[in-house]
Amino acid sequence: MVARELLGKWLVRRSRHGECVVEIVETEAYLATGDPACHAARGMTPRNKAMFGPPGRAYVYAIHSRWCFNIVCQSRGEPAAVLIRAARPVAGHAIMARLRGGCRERDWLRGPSRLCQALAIDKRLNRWPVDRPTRLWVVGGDQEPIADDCIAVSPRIGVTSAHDLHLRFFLDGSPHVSGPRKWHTRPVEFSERSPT
DNA sequence: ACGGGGATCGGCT
DNA sequence: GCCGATCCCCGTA
Repeated sequence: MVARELLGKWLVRRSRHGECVVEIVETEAYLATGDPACHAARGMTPRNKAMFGPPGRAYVYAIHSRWCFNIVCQSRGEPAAVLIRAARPVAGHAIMARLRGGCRERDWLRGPSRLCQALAIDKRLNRWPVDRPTRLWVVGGDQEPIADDCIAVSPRIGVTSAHDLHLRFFLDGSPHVSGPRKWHTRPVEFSERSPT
C-alpha cells in the first residue's frame, strides 16, 4: 500500500523561498471504492479532477481556507490518493520557520495544512507531477522501507465517516506526528493488529 | 442562486 | 478539550 511506503521517504520542495527537504512521518489513504470519506466516492467534480488523472501527481484542495496536499497513487480508472499529514524537517529550516511564523520546530509540519504552509504548497501545485525533480517531488524510492513494527495504524483524523477503516499510518512515537500527543503512539485498541 | 458542511488550526478554559 | 473562524465546493432548486 502506497500510504505506508511513503513513510520515511523524503519530500523536496523548491520554491521562490528556496529549497526544503522533509521526511514524511504520517499519511492517510483514501480509497477508490468502499470509502465514503474519499472525495472521489461520488464521481468526478472540478475539485477532485486530479484524483482521476495519472498517478504520481499532486492533488491539492482547500478545507476551511487551508490547503491539503495529497499524492494520487492509483488511476486504473479507480481514483485514490494519499494525504500527507505530517513530516520532520531535514533541510531548509530557516525557510520553514519563517513561513510558519516562528512557532516551535516540532510544529512546523505537524498537520496537513501546516505542512502546506511551511512548504509554500497551494492550489498552483494541483496536478503537479511529484515523480521528478522540478518544484515538488518525492525521493527515496531506493531506500530501505520502514520496518513494520515501527509503523502504527489508526482510524483517520477528522474523518467522521468510515471509522472502521484504519487507514492512517505513522511512525510510532514520532514527535512530528499530528494531533494530540496521545495520537503519537500506537493506539492500544489497534496494537494487536497484524501488519498488512 | 442558495445554503449546508468539511481530510483544519489556533486560542482559550 | 472545546469552540469558532472562514470560504470554497457541491447538491439542490
